[in-house]
Amino acid sequence: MSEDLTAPGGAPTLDEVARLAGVSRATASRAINGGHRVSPRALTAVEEAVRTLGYRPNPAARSLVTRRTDAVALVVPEPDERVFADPFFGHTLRSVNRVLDERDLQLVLLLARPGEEGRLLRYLSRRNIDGALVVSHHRHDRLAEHLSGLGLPAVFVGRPWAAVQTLSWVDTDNVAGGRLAAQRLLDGGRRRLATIAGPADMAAGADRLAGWCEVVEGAGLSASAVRRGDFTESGGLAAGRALLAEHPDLDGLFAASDLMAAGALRALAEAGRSVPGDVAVVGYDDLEVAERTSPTLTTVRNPVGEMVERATRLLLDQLADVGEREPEQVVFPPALVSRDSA
Amino acid sequence: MSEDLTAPGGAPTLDEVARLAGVSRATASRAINGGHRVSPRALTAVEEAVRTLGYRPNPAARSLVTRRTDAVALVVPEPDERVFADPFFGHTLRSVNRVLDERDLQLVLLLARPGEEGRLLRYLSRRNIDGALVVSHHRHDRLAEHLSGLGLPAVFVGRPWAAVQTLSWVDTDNVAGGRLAAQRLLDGGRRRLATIAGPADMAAGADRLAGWCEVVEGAGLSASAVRRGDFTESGGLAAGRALLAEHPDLDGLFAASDLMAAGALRALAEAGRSVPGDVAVVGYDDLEVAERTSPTLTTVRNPVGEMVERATRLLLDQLADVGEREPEQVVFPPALVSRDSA
DNA sequence: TTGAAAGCGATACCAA
DNA sequence: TTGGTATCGCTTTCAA
Repeated sequence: MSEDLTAPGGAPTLDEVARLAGVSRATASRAINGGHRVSPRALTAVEEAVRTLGYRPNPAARSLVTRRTDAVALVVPEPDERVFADPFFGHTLRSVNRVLDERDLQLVLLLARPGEEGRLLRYLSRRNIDGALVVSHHRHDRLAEHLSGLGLPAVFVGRPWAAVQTLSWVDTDNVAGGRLAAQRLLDGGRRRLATIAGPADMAAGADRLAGWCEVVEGAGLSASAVRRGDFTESGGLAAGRALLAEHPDLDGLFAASDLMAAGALRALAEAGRSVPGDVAVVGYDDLEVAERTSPTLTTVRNPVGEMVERATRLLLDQLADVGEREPEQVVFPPALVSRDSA
Repeated sequence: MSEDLTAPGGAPTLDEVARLAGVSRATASRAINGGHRVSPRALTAVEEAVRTLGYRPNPAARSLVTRRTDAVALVVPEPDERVFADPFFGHTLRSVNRVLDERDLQLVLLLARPGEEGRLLRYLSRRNIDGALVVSHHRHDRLAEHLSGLGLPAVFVGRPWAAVQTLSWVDTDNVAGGRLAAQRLLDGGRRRLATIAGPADMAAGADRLAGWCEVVEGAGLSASAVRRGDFTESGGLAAGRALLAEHPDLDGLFAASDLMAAGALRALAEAGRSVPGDVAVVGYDDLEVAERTSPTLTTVRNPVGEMVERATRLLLDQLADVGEREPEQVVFPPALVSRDSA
């Protein structure tokens, strides 16, 4: 009776590969993981066996001994409509995925409903993943503190509020971006300025506003015309209406996201204001929407794709030499993109 | 010397829990997994030990023996801008997540670039996940065939092209939806009808068009004014322009998605047509965008949230009694939502 | 370069 | 109800 090399039921195991290749399990394992310290002869035999059997290592078994999972989490602390409707999120997803694909890592999506961070942290601490990428971080979610406490490799996209030195993060210089927007309006001769700022509990919201105020006040003008938006179009619409009601004479408007700027454009249109004739408008992000508004948006470019890709690579670096690595912070410069609205 | 109950380095293991609780590993395991066949006394002791140690089972070890991973994949065969920009996707993500959260399952996002389905299938076949949810399925991606071959529990959102009987899926009756749209325009007295259809290689695109043609031709009118769009706003804009050029006298337009309808509205505005005065417009989906266009969109409701939630529960049912379950197909009825555009 | 053997941390069978 | 033990499939010393 000839030995049956294929398991009756399940997927082929390393053992079967080894038997078919005529080597030991240890050698087969080495051959599969890089092929170091394996004779060419054995290597080919194993590769051949892997191919004919259609062998794939069992990830659980591997992970049990290596203590790696080859999975990375994308943590989104606030999974409401806003996040998914925002093109920012789509870009993020694509960029993360592009990098992970290169190394055959899997992307686990972790959405934490507000107030349920505990669940998220428990999950993270179980070490079900090798590392985490955090986006859309809010001031009070304590994620930064907890992650740095956990010792789990993590990279933030967008500067975290706390533990700024001990964490790795990637961001753009949002303060400089706010300055650029203000300067553009000033250069265009606008003097009655207003802004639709982002959420106060997000670094991007606070920083863009800070840069804006700095330049506006530096020019001897008032920076008191401020409304908060939530980065959505409808938020921008509402804020735009409110600002127009309070400051009917405004001639320059900065919205801290293109989506909000699009909403503001609608508010201006409703009110019969021409853009950029009556009011010049500057947005932020430079995502597709900026080219689709009418008029098209002059905006501050936020290099989302590059940022996220860089953040992901930073995370992979940390995973590669775990523990050894100092936290890194990378700041991308913003740039003004001129179109028709200002 | 007292015995050290906590491991020096890593996370606590079941062994330590058992020792602390004064029971065997087997009993501790039972206590943790449902607590059946465990005395109340032992149960409390184990629970107590788990708490003080902060014990979390090692998922890899567990998965090695149970042969479950407690993870399900969301498979998106086409991860380009379109998918992420589409609010449909955001709804899907949220709905899936809501259901998975209930059972502590994790969501693994699998994006297959066109032409790289092989990689995806290899991954799926490695059984790194317990089941798959497939959205945005295209005619030629062979996903349906392969999945049903793999024997991996899977549920499609949107009718698959092949293996319709042997797979589980959830869909709306898109043919009926197309009929509803056509009927609405006819009822409004429109006679020169055109449609912006969805991609021909997606079931939703084909079915909505089929229903449309059925009613339009049934009324003795021509259904030859058709342009294909890719479900995006810019696609709708282009298609709208083309249709207006070819059929300057059209008075009724059906777009197979709200996003395309929004694009078409822009094309109509450009051309100086009033809506619904000159041209009545009906969209499809009834996502937020339908309420944000001007005029607001009369549209066919596509219950994405319910569909996806149902699909996810179907998948969980399959996972619960694996193998035993017959494939199920669920079809939700569409409904016309009246607003201002038609 | 190779292979024997010792785990990794859980679950599940079976006898007690 | 309990605990001993085999087992899951792989990686990784350690000798040879």
